[in-house]
Amino acid sequence: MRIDHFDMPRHLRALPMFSSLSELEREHVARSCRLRRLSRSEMVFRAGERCESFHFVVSGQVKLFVTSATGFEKIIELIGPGHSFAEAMMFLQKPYMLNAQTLSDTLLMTVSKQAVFSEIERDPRFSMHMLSGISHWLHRLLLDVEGYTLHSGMQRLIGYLLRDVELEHTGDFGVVTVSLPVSKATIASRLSLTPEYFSRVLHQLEAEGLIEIERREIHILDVRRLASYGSH
Amino acid sequence: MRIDHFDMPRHLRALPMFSSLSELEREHVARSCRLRRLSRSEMVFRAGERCESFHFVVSGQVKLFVTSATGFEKIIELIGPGHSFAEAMMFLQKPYMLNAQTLSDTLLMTVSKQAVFSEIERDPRFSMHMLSGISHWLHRLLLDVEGYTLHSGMQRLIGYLLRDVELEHTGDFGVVTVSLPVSKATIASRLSLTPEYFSRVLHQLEAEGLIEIERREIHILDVRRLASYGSH
DNA sequence: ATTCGGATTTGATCCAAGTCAACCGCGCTG
DNA sequence: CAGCGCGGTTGACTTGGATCAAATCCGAAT
Repeated sequence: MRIDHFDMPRHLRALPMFSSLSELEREHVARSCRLRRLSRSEMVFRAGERCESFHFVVSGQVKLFVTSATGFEKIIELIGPGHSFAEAMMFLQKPYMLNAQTLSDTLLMTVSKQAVFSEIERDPRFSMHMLSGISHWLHRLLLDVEGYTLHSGMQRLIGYLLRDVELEHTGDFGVVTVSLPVSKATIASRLSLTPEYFSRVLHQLEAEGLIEIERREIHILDVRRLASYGSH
Repeated sequence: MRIDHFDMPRHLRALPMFSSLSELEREHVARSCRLRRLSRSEMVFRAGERCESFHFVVSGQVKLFVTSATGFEKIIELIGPGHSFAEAMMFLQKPYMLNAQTLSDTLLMTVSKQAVFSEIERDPRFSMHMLSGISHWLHRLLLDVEGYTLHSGMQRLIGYLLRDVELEHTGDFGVVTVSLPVSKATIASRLSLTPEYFSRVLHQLEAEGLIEIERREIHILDVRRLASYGSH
């Protein structure tokens, strides 16, 4: 446990948000942080609870999701190692409006609202990082809205497969492999598709010779052709 | 023109973002502001352009929208008097990813990125207001994603009609009137419905005796019943 | 008033995606 | 090694909402 505490400043440095701070300042912030070991399927927070901190995934996976009145669950975002979430919630004077739950055993760092606010008070560069971080969230959400309203299910799936693939790599003919970090049903919810439809669309791409499906590894056989396939 | 410049600090005070500043500070910020008179259908900015400022509607209406490859237009948000937009764009080191266009003659105040950044440098309270403002945008966008994925077109329309209606007012049996600030087709796009389907759904509500349609005035005959109608 | 053009409504038809239900395949465990 | 049980696939059918095509309506300009 002591060694965990010792490691916190190092983990903090991995976040752009805290990157501009000095070692000493990070040591200070680290004192307001808590490291949590969560096992699979534990709730990090629930909609309706008061927000007193934001979080940062050291290892593992967390899903952010909302539920409808009828119990249907929609995943807003999947958070993997090195990424933080719920920063914006600290600045809304409202309770959480979504749920966060681990998808696997997860090491989570929790930074208190208190520490963030006092860092804002003291360091404009920190404010800028925070503004930039939240703006990136806004950007992602805007892309999602665009996807849901302008693109078909097929296009959203292709977009997901290609999200990390640099178009530069298209030159070489090497097969790019994407490994899904979570179950297909989970990805489907993230993309707002039913698991059934997700499966159908994925296999349609395989039938077209664009990808190969091997458990959770998706081999993209022709990046360029896949990218253009969505636009008819 | 001179009188316009004189009024700028007064307009600035109307924004929560600048409310904590002193008169003198507002005078200073006002010097980095520009007042623009735009006529109907003028572009404020286009996707792809560099972002050098954010904007604030004094009077008129502005639509934020994205367009698909096939030219289809989806309205992300409608901005009315007293509201600002594109704050978050200043903190992304990316060009605009959406378009802004006036829907009527509009008086627009433009605040330079420069002024915002130097105010952040000097005043943590300003940073907090900025963070809060952007977080509210995030919140709104999250509600939209929720709407698009969890609610039907009917539910989204009802949600729109009731967005400003306090549930408290439900006690009295007075008719609440909502006046649409723009054309029905525009609202339809905002809600991600076709104009045709929007019309059908609206008239279905009228047939159920829940509302009355009179041009752009929608009279809500029974707020409570309308609110519950969406949930079957 | 009369005409024009945009905004809205209505009708008929189509389709992407959801629903319901059965089935498969595999890793795990008793 | 039989039997779960979960994740994934497949088939058959349904449906919310889109599309295409005509009417209307209605304010503004002649």
